[in-house]
Amino acid sequence: MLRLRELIFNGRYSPGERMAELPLVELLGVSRTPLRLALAQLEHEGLLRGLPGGGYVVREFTQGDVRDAIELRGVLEGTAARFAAERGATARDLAALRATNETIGSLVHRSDYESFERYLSLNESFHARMLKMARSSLLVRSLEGITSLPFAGPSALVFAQAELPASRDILVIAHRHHSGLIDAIERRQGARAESLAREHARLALANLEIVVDNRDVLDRVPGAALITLVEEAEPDPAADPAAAPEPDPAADPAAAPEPA
Amino acid sequence: MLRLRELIFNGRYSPGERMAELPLVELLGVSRTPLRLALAQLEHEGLLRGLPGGGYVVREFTQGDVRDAIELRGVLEGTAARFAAERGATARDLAALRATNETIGSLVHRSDYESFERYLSLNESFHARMLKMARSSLLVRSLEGITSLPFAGPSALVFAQAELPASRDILVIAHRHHSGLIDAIERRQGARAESLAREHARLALANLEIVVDNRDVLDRVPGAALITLVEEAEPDPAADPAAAPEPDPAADPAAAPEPA
DNA sequence: CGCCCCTTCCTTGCATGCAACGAGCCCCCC
DNA sequence: GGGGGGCTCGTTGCATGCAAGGAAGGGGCG
Repeated sequence: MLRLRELIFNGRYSPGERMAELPLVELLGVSRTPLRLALAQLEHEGLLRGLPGGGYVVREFTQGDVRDAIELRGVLEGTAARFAAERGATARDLAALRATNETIGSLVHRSDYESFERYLSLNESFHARMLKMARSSLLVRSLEGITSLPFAGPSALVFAQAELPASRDILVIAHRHHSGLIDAIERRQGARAESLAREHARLALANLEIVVDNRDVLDRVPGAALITLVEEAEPDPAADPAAAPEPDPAADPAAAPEPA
Repeated sequence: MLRLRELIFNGRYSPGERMAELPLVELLGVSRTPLRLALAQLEHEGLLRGLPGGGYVVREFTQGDVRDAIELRGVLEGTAARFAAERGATARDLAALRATNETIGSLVHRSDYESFERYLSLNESFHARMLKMARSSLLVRSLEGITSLPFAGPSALVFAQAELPASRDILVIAHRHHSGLIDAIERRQGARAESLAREHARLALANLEIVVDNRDVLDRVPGAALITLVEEAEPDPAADPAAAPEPDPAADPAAAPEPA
């Protein structure tokens, strides 16, 4: 299961490639029954796509998908921040967030690798605690559905900075975002907390740009092999024939006469 | 698979009850292998919860969970509306939305059952088309993760009105929300579209109140058996000992010394 | 020479048998 | 009489055998 995910993340299988069972059986050393279970789970996570006739292929993600995933993470983390603000935070949680962020602040100007690893860990725990403070198990599930994608986690693209210290400013901005989030949650300013968290997630967009412009760095991002750099043809919304086919004519109100 | 979900929705199994495999095998007439697959899928959908030692139990939802699901649906549908506004809508899509909503408007004051069924269908297709207009497959997936819960769909609680015509005003308000959404999307007013969609989803909160106050109606809501009416004890955030246990001491910044 | 049909192999999905883990209970010992 | 240890049964997870569906290739017919 874990090994199978690693296999896909590392680009061992190319997008669109069929994931046949028998080769995986002899590659992973497990039987077909647990393998099928793992494949179904990875399909649910969105890494695989089920074929109509059975079987799975590795799903392909466009650069637009990555941007959407980042925006959606911002939306959901924004909701978490808003919930935390609206529902009230414990003094202990606020203190923990502050302590984490203070340590983060002491790390953003260091450039050794160990400090950066610590930064990643602390950043993860900051976001995890804020999510807990929302006190919504459904929100946790929703966010997991996004962050399970390899490039959508709160720290997935951050380590572009590790390779390119010139853009360390982003870490400074992220640190300030954290401070604003703590303040907004404490003052129960839900709207502010929400928009701050959204903007915070959008920092990953900057990292994405950095990463795609440096192919050597991109190759170190987990799951980068699943992303097609060539953007899919953005259809012109004004004259898009692909949007025309109506799969469900019965639901098309234009074809539905007024009820008797 | 479908039959298994029906079994849970209809309250054939109570929340917390263990879903043993062998009884289900002789009840559904299928073997254990596809049954296990179905159980895993239902766990992913959130209807079942996996036990640490193996096996599954029916998940229990509190009234707060239902409210969270409604709010989250509003958040995600709000994002869909915003995306549709920001990314531009085709004239065809806008016309389809208008046609659907016009028909809806002609139905809200009728009280026969057939009109209500038509209303439900049109409402679903309105929301479905708006979601398509967001042009984000990841958003579709996220929203599916919420609406797969039996009580969280856009029309799940609406039909409380079918039983209680006194509160048909909600349908009038929903119709106006739809009109505002179309207008906002056409004018590319993303923020307005988003907040309108959120408020639109919150109409379900009113339906929820109606439903819980009328137990006989509640029993007709799909999946109602999974909802515990007694609200879980809302812990006082200011003095909550349950939030204290730190599951991951290594990630606790308060215990982490400053890095060397 | 091209197209269609048939056959064959490959792949997936299902059913069943087996082993290992854990819970519950009974018996024995203290 | 109480507690602990061991035994037994029930349950889950895994491996393998079998059947059905589909795709591809080859052969035959038009």
